[in-house]
Amino acid sequence: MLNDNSSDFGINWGQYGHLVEELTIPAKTTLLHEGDVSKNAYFIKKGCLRLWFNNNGKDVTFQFFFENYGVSSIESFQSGQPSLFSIESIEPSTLLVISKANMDLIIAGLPGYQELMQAHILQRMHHYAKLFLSRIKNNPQERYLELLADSPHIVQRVPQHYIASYLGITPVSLSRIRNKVLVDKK
Amino acid sequence: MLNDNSSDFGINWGQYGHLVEELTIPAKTTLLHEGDVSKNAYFIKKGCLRLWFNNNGKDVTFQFFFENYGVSSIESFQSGQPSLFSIESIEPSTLLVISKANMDLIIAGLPGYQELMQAHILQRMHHYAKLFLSRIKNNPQERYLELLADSPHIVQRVPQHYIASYLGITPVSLSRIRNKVLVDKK
DNA sequence: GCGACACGATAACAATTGTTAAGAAATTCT
DNA sequence: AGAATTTCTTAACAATTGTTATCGTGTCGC
Repeated sequence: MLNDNSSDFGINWGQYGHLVEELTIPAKTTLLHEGDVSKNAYFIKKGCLRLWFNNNGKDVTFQFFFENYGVSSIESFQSGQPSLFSIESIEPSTLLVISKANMDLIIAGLPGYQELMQAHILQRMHHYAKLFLSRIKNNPQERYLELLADSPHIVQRVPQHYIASYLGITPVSLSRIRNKVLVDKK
Repeated sequence: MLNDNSSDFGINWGQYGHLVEELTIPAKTTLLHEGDVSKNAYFIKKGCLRLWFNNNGKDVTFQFFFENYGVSSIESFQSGQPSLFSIESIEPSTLLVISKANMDLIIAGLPGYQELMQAHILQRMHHYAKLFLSRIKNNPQERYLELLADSPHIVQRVPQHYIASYLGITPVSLSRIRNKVLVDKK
């Protein structure tokens, strides 16, 4: 639970702080299983999460989230449909949790919340578009270098096999690319 | 120019029919050059168009349009920013053309037009999401078979090298895949 | 009809990436 | 600290895809 002055979600919770729970989890904890209906939205105080889906037995990671980001299967959360992906912690993490019911209360009473959700959705769409263009325009090595340039924190904090999955290649191939990039630099 | 009873854009033009021009073009005609600002929106009465962009000298086709579809670089058309892609005819085509100025007139006066534009944008976004997931989940052969199953008309009407570009492979590779699929069937 | 051009198949070779396996290095847990 | 687990690298080989080039067919415009 949070005190009334909390502004941890990027907004002032005011009288709604008591509707938000704090949750601490170890690494590799699944917050939402693919196929289940999302009942909570999360905000990362400390740690790191990933979104992934099962593709014929293969783990495909397609987005990472770090501190001060809101994370949810927004489509499932809002529509009650089964989620198309899982949400899992990469590091031990401290999260804020809001249930659907409490979220509805907040949306009804807190000005500016609707806009925050809109922005959240647009952000997700923009991410999809970028991923698609990156796959079309760049080969795996170029995608890796782009990630390194645009999001060095991801490469530093996230285990390599998740990165490989994100880039659409195997961990072995990523290791080779990293080695090649190193050699080329010398 | 159209008579007042035209409903060629999926709506009744009513008094606005005179704002729409008809245009007939041969194959391989560029309607909008990548980098230019889009001044017109098009509707296909007969024929077939493609959207493509230049990626380091390579022609990347990412969407096809046929009869009864509206086509535009909607972002450029609405914002006045340079278009990120070109629009080009594949077959000789007959189009309806609306200028930005006339479009604004229509939007101001015709109820339901705003919604039509919204739907147009959502359609484009949905297409992007599908393309991205297809690249992640399927290899080139699977993507080809999926296209064959979902959109056989595209495979039938569009020259193979555009399809190859759309699938993210070379024409040579597509030819091999087609041959392999044929052999496997026997 | 004829020449120019576009289109598609195929071959040979190169380059990239996947697969499998083994072992080293780092991290986590007790 | 020591064991167990995870993570990363490397190697050898297979499979896929790209590159380049050639050839045959068809189609379009004049």
